[in-house]
Amino acid sequence: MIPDALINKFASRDGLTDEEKDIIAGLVEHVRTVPARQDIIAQQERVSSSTLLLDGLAARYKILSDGRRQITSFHVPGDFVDLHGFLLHKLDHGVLAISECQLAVVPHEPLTRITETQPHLTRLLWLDTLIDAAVHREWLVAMGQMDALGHSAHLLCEFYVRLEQVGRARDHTFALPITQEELGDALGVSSVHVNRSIQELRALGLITWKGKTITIHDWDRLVQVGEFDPTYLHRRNESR
Amino acid sequence: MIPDALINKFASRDGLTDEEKDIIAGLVEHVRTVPARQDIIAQQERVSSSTLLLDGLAARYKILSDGRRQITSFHVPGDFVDLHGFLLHKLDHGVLAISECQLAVVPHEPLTRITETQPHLTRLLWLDTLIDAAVHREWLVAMGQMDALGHSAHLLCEFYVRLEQVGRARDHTFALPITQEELGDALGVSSVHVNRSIQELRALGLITWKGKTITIHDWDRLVQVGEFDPTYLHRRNESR
DNA sequence: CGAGGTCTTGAAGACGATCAACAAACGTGG
DNA sequence: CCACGTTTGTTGATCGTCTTCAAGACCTCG
Repeated sequence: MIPDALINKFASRDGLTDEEKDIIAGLVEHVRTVPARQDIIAQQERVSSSTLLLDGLAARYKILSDGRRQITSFHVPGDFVDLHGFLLHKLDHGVLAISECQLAVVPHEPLTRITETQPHLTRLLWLDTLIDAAVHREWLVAMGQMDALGHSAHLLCEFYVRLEQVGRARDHTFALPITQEELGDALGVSSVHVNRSIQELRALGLITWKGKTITIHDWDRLVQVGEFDPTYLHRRNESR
Repeated sequence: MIPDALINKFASRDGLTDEEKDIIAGLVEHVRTVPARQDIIAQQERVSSSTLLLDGLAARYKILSDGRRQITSFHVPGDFVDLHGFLLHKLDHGVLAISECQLAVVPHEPLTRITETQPHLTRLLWLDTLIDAAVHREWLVAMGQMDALGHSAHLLCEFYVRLEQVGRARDHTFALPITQEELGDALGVSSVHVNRSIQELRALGLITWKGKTITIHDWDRLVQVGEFDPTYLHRRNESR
């Protein structure tokens, strides 16, 4: 099981030697499948391996005492859903399979070995978690300063760019197997209000969303409504 | 100039050898002072050194096209305000001195050298950025699911724990040289509404806030109002 | 084809924004 | 050390976005 999406993503941020590619491919201990709507990792769980998403859509979430849920990030193929667990040891959140997920299990021992012997690869793994944090910051901005319409537009732009980066989107069309309820938990608004925002995006002629398929009809205006600037995804290829 | 707060913070998360402490102390190239309300790093700036806060209060922020500002994190002495710049190269935000700040400049070359020769220290630096991201996630939860009262309470709890960790708070009292305007930009609400939330915390007898000094009178209830669980700050000492 | 989940719509109400005016605190220069 | 101007904090009133509750339509999958 070769984690292509991850290798390509890393290679797009910096060069990767064949040896490094082999090392990454060799990290995968085994593959497991988690059905939709089921926990990949439970909240507060101690972890001794990290999880690479090979296929499907996953989300990190946190539940408050009154049952309210906040989704703090989404993950697409090629993303580690819990690489931070390598050093934190205990996650401060749960991880959920939004659709059925194929997951590669990467034990922490070989990751430690990489930090001992592969400084460049270490920096690329570190970088991956830094981009994760950059996405969190962008969500904070959207959550704090934008209304539901803009925030929705922003999230759709982000989904498109990230999915396109790993070959899961093209021609401004992609599959997003998510409910409006889940979207609301990510945007911090009720599902009813998500519904109204999506309708408005439709009415403005910016998107169609039928079943699990989204098509963006007017990328420029969607970017404008969502004030989307992809700089925070740090896609530039640079020596790291 | 020995960056005590950083060394102590790292040591509290895992053991540090004397050699490692020396290496950290040796990272500081020079110290600079930035007056209150001035940029430490401008938005979109390319960076070739990272900045360690020795004294003062700093914040990361992002400005939207219409001038609205979102503060995405606060930094207390012992925090790197932009360690992520080491691998990202270009920050996706600006950094502001809230009060006058003493800053240690840490060039990126010695950091690269650490990643080549000091795997354990590398992991501790990485860990620092991971905790940063954990704080972002917690803010997302507070922003998305709590009202202004709870969110304010949460932030005050976080400030207390983080300041206490570096010896800048004790007996439930600490200095917070910040305006309600700035607080509003962090909480994602207007300064008027921050004012009303603070007043309510006062009326509930949970805090006093006079000038720049905050005293928490009822820690347990403040924790409850803010649903504050410090797990996300990962203060446990563990082998990393 | 039926059942449960998801989407959609309407109506009432809460939380927070905005605008505006004034009070208090701060700092700067005289 | 005081006077004065500016920034910050406080309060009230009105308005808008989003929530909640509820009911019905649609759709997907066994």
